[in-house]
Amino acid sequence: MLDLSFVRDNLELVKQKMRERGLADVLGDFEALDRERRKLLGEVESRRARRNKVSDEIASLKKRKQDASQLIAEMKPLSEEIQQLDEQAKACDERLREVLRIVPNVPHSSVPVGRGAEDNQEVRRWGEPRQFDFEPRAHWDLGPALGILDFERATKIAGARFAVYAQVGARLERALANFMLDLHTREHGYTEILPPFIVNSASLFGTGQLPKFQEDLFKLEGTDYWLIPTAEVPVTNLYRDEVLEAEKLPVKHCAWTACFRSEAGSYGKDTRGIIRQHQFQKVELVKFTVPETSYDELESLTRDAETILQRLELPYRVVALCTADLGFSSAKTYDLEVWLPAAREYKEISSCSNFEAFQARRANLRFRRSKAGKTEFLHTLNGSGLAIGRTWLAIIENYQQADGTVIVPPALRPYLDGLERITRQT
RNA sequence: GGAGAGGUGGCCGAGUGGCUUAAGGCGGCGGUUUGCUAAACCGUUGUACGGUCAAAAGCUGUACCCAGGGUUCGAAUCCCUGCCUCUCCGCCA
Repeated sequence: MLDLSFVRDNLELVKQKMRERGLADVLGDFEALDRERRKLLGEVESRRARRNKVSDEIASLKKRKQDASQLIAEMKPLSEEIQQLDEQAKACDERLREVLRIVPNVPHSSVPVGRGAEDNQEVRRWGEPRQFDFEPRAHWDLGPALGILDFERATKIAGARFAVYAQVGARLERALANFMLDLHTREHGYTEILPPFIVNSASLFGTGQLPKFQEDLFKLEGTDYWLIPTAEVPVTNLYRDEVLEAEKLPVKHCAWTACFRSEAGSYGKDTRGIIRQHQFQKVELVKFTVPETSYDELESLTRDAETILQRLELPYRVVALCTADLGFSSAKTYDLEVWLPAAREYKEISSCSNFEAFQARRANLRFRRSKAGKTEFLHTLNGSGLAIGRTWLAIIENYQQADGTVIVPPALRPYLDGLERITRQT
């Protein structure tokens, strides 16, 4: 959420930035609502001031056992007026807040201006896509052939966009989670969190999924509980309504969770394989920082995520999302895209974002520079480190051999009892 | 699921309709005393949204005692609804 007075004082800038996102009208009648709200506030507050004053007079008259009935009679219509004006002011305030709740973050000045995904800018590449002397197969062929991935039974027990991992396939998923968590906790200084996979709507509002993106989520019927679409939600909300001490920042957490997404509106997209599932696992990196370091922290968070791909020796590139492709809450985002040889393309495997104070304002995440100082909103960042299902399939595809077996990347072997090659499971 | 007890400032905790602009304490900040530290003593204390101002400071107004309604000239206080926490019982990995 943007700051009300920031929007008021920088209206043209905000409008321009929204146009760059491709959202010309998102501010609606902000100006008129803001003016109206301030007018009503003034009217209701001056009447309240009068009521408070006269109430004191009534009290002192009564204390002296004098008659206050005339003043009380005078106050009755004033109270009704206050109630009416207050209702108008509240309605106006609510409409203004509704506008603010659906206005996305202002893109950082370094974000490339663009009209769609084609305007995203490649920042760097790492690794050379392997040259195959045979036609590389997609994971949805290799996985079932190896007996480590089963779509048919997943469809039976749940439905489309689910998968069953079997035997060494299941173990590979678990190994990847441990490998990622160990790396980030031991070498990158993140402390591990295992949060609830179910959250309330206040948490989803805090990170920006609600109220606008309800249809992307699974809700538990008859409750205020939702399945998390990413660990970003519970972990960012850990310190909601708290004041952190500046010297403790940055706070860096990593968390492994399952993630659940309804994928409404993506029918027909990535329908084969495990690229786009209703349930997947992810290790998430989350940072809480002071405002002046958040862009440095975005660079290092992105590099922390890249390290996973480098250790697994998977070729990838880093892409800076343009204004049109930027997520709702984000001020700047780098996507990591891993090379998929069967499709011959780079595919998103991580998204690293700086939200500046956008989520902090929604979730009331504050810090204090000194014990006597004022509280300020901190900055939040997060990134996948990495999406485990997509890492799994990237390994299967990039390390496949002509005979259909898969070499295990050396960095992962300690997590699989030294296993060097995935062969057909029986 | 059943029974009960609660929710007050950064924290603890008083407060049964108007001398409460929320007592008192802790903590924080400033000061006095002190060779230093500690102690003692004195003062001070939150958030949000408005107004004033070129702006800041300052001044000023309103709101905030879990949330939302209601009663009343006036609500932390009385009434209703909801949420949350704790204790005990039941069920349960």
